[in-house]
Amino acid sequence: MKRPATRARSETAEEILDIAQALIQSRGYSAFSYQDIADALKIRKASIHYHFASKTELGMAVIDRYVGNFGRALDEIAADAQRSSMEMLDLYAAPYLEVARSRDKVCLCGAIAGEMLALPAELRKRVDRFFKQHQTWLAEILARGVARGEFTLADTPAKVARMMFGALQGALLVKRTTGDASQLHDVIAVLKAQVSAQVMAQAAKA
Amino acid sequence: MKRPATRARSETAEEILDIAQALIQSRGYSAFSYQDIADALKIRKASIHYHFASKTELGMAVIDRYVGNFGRALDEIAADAQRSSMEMLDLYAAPYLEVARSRDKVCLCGAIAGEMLALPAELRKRVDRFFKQHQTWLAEILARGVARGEFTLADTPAKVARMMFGALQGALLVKRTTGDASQLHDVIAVLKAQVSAQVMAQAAKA
DNA sequence: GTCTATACAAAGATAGAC
DNA sequence: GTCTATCTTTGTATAGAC
Repeated sequence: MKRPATRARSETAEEILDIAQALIQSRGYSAFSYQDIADALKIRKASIHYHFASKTELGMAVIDRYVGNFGRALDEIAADAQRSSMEMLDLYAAPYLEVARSRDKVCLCGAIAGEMLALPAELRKRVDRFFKQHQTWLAEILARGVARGEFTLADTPAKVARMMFGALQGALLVKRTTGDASQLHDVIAVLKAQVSAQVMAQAAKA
Repeated sequence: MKRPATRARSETAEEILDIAQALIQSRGYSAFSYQDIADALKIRKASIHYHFASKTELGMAVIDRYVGNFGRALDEIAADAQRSSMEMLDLYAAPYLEVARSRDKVCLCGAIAGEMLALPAELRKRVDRFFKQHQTWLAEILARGVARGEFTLADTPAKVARMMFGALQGALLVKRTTGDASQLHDVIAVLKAQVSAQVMAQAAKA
């Protein structure tokens, strides 16, 4: 599946999206305001309304861009048939490690999911799409790994994918509060070990 | 460890805590207001300030009660040495399933963790304590299971505990957005299968 | 303990000048 | 495209009557 890049936007609009995304990822959707963006960009609140008429509209644009970028990245990872399935999992986990590096961010969709009920329904649909997209992708990679003899799973690929995705999202959440970056590394290590055919065969013998 | 129950509070104060907790779990901390509570309780905003002078104070009281209740529950589960370690895990997972039943709640601390940066520092400390408490408890149960020959782990008990806790928190987050209750059931099933000595031994042979 | 009344700040949003 | 000015609503919080 080839997805088109979102159409060009003015530079200011793009900067607004950048700041809004960073704010949502670190403070949450309800807690960020046009004023925060105005301060960061050194313009007035009213100017932001020129680019994005309402906060909901801005929120949707942020998610759409985020989901689109991720979708393309996932396509790219899976495209190279030469790669081992474990390498694909590593590439998938990389952005989580990257987010975790910046002290207090979580996944954009994880942040929004946390206050879903207080939010416009349009946002919910987009986050839902993101979650399903990732879980489906992971299930496909896991199934591929099993078929190639790389992985041994304790349950169906779909269920293990659900567990893995939740574990990564949850790890970001916990990591932010405790401030301990090893949370992410540990979780990824365990997830990898648990699907690795070799490790499990050895563990079973012990 | 025996923990004392929190000291008695007026009935109204207790109702305020109930409503505040439900609101935080479903809408998030930033998005709930004294007005919401006043409406639900059919009193005026000002009356709530009599019981809890500030929103921060109310928030702390909600968390303290929540963490205290969980702490006592964990102690109780681990206290009965007759129980298998797998039973203990089942008992641990039960409240997550319960939360997931009510449509749109997540763990109170998960909800607060999602908007941590926008919140007073006192709240952060309490959520941090909650996360560490749970991960420590899980690690102890896992170690017990290994010692008794019930469990086979792919990594150290501490690391597997981190993964499990994150997976449960993340599952609640995802479940709320997708509205699909099987998310929780699937994740718990996989987590159990992955530590079960029997299942893994069989998987390794396949 | 609960009420009315009010203060004060911040939010999202719009109108219209430049 | 950005500004000033303004509107409206909502938020947390306090004072003081009952």
